[in-house]
Amino acid sequence: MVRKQPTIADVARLAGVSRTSVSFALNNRPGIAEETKQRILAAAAELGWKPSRPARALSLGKAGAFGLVLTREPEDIGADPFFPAFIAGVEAALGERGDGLMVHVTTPDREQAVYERLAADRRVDGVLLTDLRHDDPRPGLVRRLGLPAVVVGQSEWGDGLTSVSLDDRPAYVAAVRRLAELGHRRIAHVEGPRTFRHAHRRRMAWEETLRDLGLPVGPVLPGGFTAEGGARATRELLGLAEPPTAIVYGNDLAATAGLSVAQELGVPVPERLSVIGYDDTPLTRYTHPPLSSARADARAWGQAAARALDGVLAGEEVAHVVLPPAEFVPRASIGPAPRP
Amino acid sequence: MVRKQPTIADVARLAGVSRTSVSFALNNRPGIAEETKQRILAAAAELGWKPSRPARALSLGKAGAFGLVLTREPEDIGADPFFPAFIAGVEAALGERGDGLMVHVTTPDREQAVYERLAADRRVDGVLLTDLRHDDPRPGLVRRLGLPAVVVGQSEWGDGLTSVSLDDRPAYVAAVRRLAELGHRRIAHVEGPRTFRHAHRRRMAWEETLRDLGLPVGPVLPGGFTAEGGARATRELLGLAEPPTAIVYGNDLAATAGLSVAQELGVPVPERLSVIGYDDTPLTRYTHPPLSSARADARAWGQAAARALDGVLAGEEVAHVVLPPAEFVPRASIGPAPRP
DNA sequence: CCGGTCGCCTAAACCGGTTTGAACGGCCGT
DNA sequence: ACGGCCGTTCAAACCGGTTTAGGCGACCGG
Repeated sequence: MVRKQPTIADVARLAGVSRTSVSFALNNRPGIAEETKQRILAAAAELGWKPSRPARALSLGKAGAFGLVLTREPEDIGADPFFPAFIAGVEAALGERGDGLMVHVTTPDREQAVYERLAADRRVDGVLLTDLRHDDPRPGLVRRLGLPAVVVGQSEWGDGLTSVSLDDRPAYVAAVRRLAELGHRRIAHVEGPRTFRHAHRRRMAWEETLRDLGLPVGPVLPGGFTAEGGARATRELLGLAEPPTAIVYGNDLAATAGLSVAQELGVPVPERLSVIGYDDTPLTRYTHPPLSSARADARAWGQAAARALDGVLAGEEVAHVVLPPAEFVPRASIGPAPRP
Repeated sequence: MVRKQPTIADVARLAGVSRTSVSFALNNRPGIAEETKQRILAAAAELGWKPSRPARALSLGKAGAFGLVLTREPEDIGADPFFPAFIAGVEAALGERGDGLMVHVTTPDREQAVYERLAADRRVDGVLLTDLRHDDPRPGLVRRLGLPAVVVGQSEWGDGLTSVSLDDRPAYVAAVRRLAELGHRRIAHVEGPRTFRHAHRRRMAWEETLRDLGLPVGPVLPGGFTAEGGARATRELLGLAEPPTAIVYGNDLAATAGLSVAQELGVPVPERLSVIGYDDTPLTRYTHPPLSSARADARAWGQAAARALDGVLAGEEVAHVVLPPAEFVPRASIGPAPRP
């Protein structure tokens, strides 16, 4: 069943050299005659030999893998297209070198233990920190644990850790400005979980833009980045004496649910209500009407994060990496403000 | 930055014993006096020592990790709530023992190379095979590679590999039967990618149930498990001279898009069209109208799959594992067939 | 009193790589 | 002819665990 892989000794024997030479040839280091090197590589190819990662890891003191811990509830992660694309990006950066990614899904109460184990296990060389929260214990934790890390988010979140950021605010600013242009004056926000820094950031972008425009800061309701939260918040907003004429949601999931609630209540979109989401999920183009949203390149984010962590591990002083910001994607879910 | 972890030698020194004893104490094997054992464990705790996984892996010849390769396009995976929940389940089974999961996201053309590397690397002890296709090369490949594996899907897909299955057909059978009860006679299907075995299986469940009921086997269109495909198929179906009065989709994403198209075309749901999805995504309860769907416990599936792979690795003759089937979840998107 | 058994513990080998230090032979210049 | 240097190669040590084989003293039965 489990076929025995050849070892470096087998290759050495076949090529008629020492294990040292095989190692040198493989990692092409100087001091091996070209002819010998070819013979060794041929032998390795013939046996189908590739070095054992655990052995290599032990010897080098490097695991050759990064860790990613997802602390959301599984059903919330499921609806979020961010992680698969992000992971694909990480993979793209790591795969070239044959390195890998260990993914852990956990709950908030066990989060710390997971990082501690990751550090003690020495199975990963570093971790990528996503979804930073206010007073997030993780920057301090990884520092205490001596676990190299990169923060996926704004630099000020990381307590001195290198960060890889992709600004989501410009998309919100553009969205709110566009709504203002269209004549909206009562623009509400359905925010994500307060604990998340990016959710707070999105809210602030909305709020500040309204201030800049001299518009009233409309009502804010929690949506929790979930369909249920988005639906509930929308119901509440539309039940107000003076309901908003536009709602900016923290993500597409909440916005899509909001869209349905509006329809259910007989509020036509965009005639009486404009709706904007965030994430540009595959569904947005196919809701009714198509949902305005914001697009960020999660794959590029993952790739950049992995590269940054590489740099940190190489001991370089890695500057904070800033990626092109998220882009507002207007669609038919927004329109001119209704006449009073 | 990277703090040096203590090694077994440090613990041995502090406890005043040999490394052997430390190892024995930790893996609580007989032959260590209780008092000594406690002293060793205390020393280990004091130093915060946990064995290095790479060292352990090398020594034991076991990596202590499983591999999961996702071969879908990232944007397709993103919309699928299956994987996060599945991974959470795997994690639940593995976490107890401190084992981990290596996740790789790849494209079909590189898939084989990824498995080959996984096998050659010896960084995982086995793999979980999901999304099996017709003539899937992977069962043969892992066998050839000597890579232990478990198939997540029906047993007949695995070419003799142990499988962990969760039958999705009962949900389709129940859905179609319910539609028939409601008077529908023209029931269409928007299927997933033909290459996927589970997509084919769903289609067959729909088809066979119609036959059993003596109903005409309605039109089938490809939906590709995507929003775009679902929208296009729906548009086409509703444009037929005799459009179906009900559509059963391969998944929720396609169904949700279909729902929107129907509305856009002025076809009221469920009055003139009943719609059913699959997956029970968080959004289904909050579409307009709420989408009938089918629920499968992906988390339990992941947990069972990990346990089964454990068994295979332990050399047990693991029987095929059969989980409770998916359940039809009726919601307001279905209703009585319209009168002619 | 002696050989055997048992409980407890350890030295040394091993897993499969990488790396250090030194050996070896050929070639050079003097 | 000799010393030094270079290019090539390898033996041995090392990474941090686990495991085997055996040592040692206490206890036991005959």
